[in-house]
Amino acid sequence: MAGKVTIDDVAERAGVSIKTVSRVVNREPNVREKTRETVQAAIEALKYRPNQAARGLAGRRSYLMGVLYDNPSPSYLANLQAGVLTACTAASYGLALSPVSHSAPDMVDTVIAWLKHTNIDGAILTPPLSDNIALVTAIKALGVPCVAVSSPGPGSGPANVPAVVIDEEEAARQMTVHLISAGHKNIGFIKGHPDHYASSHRYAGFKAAMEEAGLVVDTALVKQGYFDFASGKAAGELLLGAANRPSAIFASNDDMAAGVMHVAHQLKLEIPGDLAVVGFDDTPLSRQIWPSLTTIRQPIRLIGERATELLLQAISRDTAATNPVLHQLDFELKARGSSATG
Amino acid sequence: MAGKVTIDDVAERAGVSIKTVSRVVNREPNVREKTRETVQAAIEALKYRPNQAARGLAGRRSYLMGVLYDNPSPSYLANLQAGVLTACTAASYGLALSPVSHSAPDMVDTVIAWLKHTNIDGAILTPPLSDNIALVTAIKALGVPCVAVSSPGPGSGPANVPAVVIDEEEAARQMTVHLISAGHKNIGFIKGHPDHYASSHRYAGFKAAMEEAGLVVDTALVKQGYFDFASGKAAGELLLGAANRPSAIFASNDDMAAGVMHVAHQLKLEIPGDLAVVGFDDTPLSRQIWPSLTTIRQPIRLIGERATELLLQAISRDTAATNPVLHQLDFELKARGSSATG
DNA sequence: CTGAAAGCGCTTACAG
DNA sequence: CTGAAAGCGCTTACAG
Repeated sequence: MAGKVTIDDVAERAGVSIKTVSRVVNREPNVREKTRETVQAAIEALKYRPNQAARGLAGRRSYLMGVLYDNPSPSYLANLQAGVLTACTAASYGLALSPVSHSAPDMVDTVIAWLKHTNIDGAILTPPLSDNIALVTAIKALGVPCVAVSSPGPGSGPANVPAVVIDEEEAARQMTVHLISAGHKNIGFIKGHPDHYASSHRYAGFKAAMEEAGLVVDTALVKQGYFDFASGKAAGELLLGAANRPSAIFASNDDMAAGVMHVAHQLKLEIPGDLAVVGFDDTPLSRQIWPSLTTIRQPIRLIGERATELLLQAISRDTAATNPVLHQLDFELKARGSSATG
Repeated sequence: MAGKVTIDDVAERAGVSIKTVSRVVNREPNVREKTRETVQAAIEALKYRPNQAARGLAGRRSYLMGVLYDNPSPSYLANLQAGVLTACTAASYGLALSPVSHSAPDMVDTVIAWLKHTNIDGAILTPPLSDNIALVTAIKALGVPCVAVSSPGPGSGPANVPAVVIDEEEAARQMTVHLISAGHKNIGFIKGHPDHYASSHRYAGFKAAMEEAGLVVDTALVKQGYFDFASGKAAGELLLGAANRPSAIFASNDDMAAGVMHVAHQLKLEIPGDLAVVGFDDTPLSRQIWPSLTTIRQPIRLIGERATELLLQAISRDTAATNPVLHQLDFELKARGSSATG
């Protein structure tokens, strides 16, 4: 049933050895241009597709890219995955998914065992796994190339890996400026999960904008959240029940912003009239909630694609140690109803 | 770096041939209990894990389960995938994802080519792909076992495959009864995408409940939607702008219900006071929107797990033709604020 | 109930 | 620039 065209068929038709076909398929050097064309023609005529199992067995690798994640939002996962899949498919690579419980006591061992057993060629780490020094260090020690899709923490220890990200701090700064420009001075802030470096970057951006505008950050209006709806709601209750009620709240992601809006609705506060709310991530929710939420769009899909391409390069160069470069992509501030001015 | 323990190591330690180890690993019959135990002990002591590439090459299969989808909601995909992954991992199977554009002219050929090339052992079809007769027929002709995760259409043609589902019609019936019990008589309905069989089942359930209650279905209050936010919004505008404005609207999924709520908010209609709104799917959105949305919860994750197990059984029995049985799982009506009575 | 042989379709390491 | 040989780690098909 399955495609039965093998490398031998191609070799025979092209009048060369299978080794030459292999060279052409793998884009190896040292093949005469004329020969390459003949082989390529045979491949196309026969619709040859190399058998991944045979490649993997002989080549001692899996032709698999691994994506490690810990309970991300569904849309984050779906978008990232779509980008990774695009790049993998283009390179005849497969995708292996690995849900990881970040807080499990033997998490690092479990991941390493999985990496060994599946023989993954490269790993993409999502937050907060990418922010876990012990994990990243162990993966690097294993010799598996990896890329983070989140902003790195301070310093540059052994856990530094290349990262594909947006400038989280700058994005948060611009969002805060957006609120300040609309006349808000008393702005509440809900921090993200402390295990994510992104949380501190976003908070830093908020503080920077406030200071630039000569406004004081009232720490009573800064609450700790955990990137989920419930924590946003809890923080919203604290902020909106306070004596010094803010006129705007910047939640570090959309789910928490939705929690704040929930509370505001319960308190019969008009959004944005009585309270402006902004988030971060541009999840589908942000467009469907009422009023629609002002937020920051990250090109998650593109991030997944780029991260995969970096890994593919590292693999082909056989450079287990990819350079810990920061690849920054553009973000976009989406101004919507929840912070409308006028 | 990677695990280097091979079947030969296990055979040597257990004092048997590699064939016997193979039998134990694959749970084949004809192994003395005592022998099986010895081998099992050696496997555990050595932490042996069979090499998938070698298995696949020698066995002429991929040990891969395929999931085909066409732009589903992120949470649907994430949940289904989580369930499939659970079952796959337990069986030492991998998961291969295939995004398919349902409306592409050469869609069937593309899917078949992918199935051949990847040598997928079994396929899980999500709607609306599972509702596409040409596609299902072609996959069956290829000899690849497949399972649908959506309710089948009427009749039982050649395109019938086993399905793991909830009783969509009954769920919609109960939801309608829920509205009727709250005193609603003038109920609007927004149909789902016509390419999904689920749409007609949900509509049928709505009509059945209305008839049982002796209420007439005003076809002017039945609008065509496409399962997305925008179409829900458009339908909402039509329904709420009509002379005979309904007091409740049943949208065939949550995204469309969110669209209706958006319109209601714009028109300053109170929910549920002026208008009750209910949806279907229990997406994260339904819990985070204001007011929270009454909806039907489908156990998507469990559906994915069951579907995979069915496929695994079909594969091990070497029964390409799984029986077209309907496996029904329980749904749950989640009554929330958007239809609160009192 | 158990095993020896052949081979799956490639890549590696080497030779020329 | 090209190829012949060996072997990756399993399963198949067969023999006993």
